[in-house]
Parts: sequence; structure tokens; C-alpha cells
Amino acid sequence: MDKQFFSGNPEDVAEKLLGCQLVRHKDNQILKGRVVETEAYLGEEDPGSFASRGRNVRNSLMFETYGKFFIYLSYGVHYMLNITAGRNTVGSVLIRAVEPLKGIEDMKVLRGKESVEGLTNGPGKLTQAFGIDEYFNGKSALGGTLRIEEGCHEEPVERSGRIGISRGEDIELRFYLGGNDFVS
DNA sequence: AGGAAGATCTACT
DNA sequence: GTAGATCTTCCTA
Repeated sequence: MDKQFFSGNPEDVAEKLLGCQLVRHKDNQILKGRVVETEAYLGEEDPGSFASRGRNVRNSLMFETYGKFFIYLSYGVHYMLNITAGRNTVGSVLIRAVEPLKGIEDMKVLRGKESVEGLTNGPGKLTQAFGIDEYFNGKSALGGTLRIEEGCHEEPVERSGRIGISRGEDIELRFYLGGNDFVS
């Protein structure tokens, strides 16, 4: 995986990320998950994006970088995991769901759950399962104790409007793997 | 200085 | 299906 992967516009990067692996090294354990659902957030022209009202302290990473993690707290309790995209465009990609591959027992402990069902099928759930917080904000997605690695998928890519936003929800910028059980 | 909204999740009915 | 928790950030006065 090289930085070039994230240089395209957020919409293309969001689709390309499907099937890639999210890898986390934590306390000598390795946690892995396969990305099955993403959403693209664009620049000032996208009413659903944090970038729509111009650059500010919170969204500056969307303007300045690509290939870096962008993490923020939502509703005071859940960390959202994004990766900035676009060398010449503003935006980022939200990871909404992953399929657990490795370290599932550790994920259950972090989530306080007994079963795999509902373990990582939501943006706030997967950050909890992987032990992700603002420590990773601004760090490269290419290396380190949290990173993205290459992967593949057999499932067809489906597309829909984005979830949980009040403006721009009719724009189809959500991508997911059809038939996968871990889509939110 | 204060208020409102928010890229969510869980529990309860 | 719906309501409540919870707290940071940004916008307005």
C-alpha cells in the first residue's frame, strides 16, 4: 500500500477501500478486519460534509492531507475513523463497518460483548473493538500500530445515500459489499 | 458567554 | 420503533 492509493478523489478512494484490511497492533496482539462499508465526504460543495462550511480547526486535515487518519468524537462518546483522501481535492472517507478477521476474542473484550454479532458493524462500534481513539488523529494510514493493508473482495459493490446525516443524505456516497453480514 | 447540533449506540416498549 | 445519554465544536450575540 502506498500513499498514491489515497491521492484520488474521496469517492473513488471510498470504493477502492472496500476489501482492504484494517490492521491494529495493540499490546502484542494483532487485530484485523476487512473493510465492508465506507462513506465519502467531499469538500465545500458537499452539504453533508464537515468541510461544507469552510475550513476550521476540526476539519483542517480534510483540506491539508491525504493518506492520514482523521479521527473525531461523535455524540460525545464514539470515535469515528476516517482516512483523508485527494491530493488536489478536499475530503475524507469514513470507515463504517469491518468484518472481523483476527483477534476476535480481544475485540469482544474491548466491546464487552460475548458474540461476534454486532461486534464491528458501525463506525462507533469498530473503533471501540479496535481500541482506536484520538491518539491516531493525523497519523499516516500506511504504517504504524494502526494501518491499512491491501485486500480484495468477491462481493459486488453496492451504493446508497449516506446514513445519519441531515443534509446531503440523498447523494449516493455510501459504498458497501452486497450480501456481507457485517454491513451496518 | 451560551446554545444548538451532531458522519451513534443501546435499551426499552 | 423511539428515546435518551453525553460532550466537543462551532456559531451567534
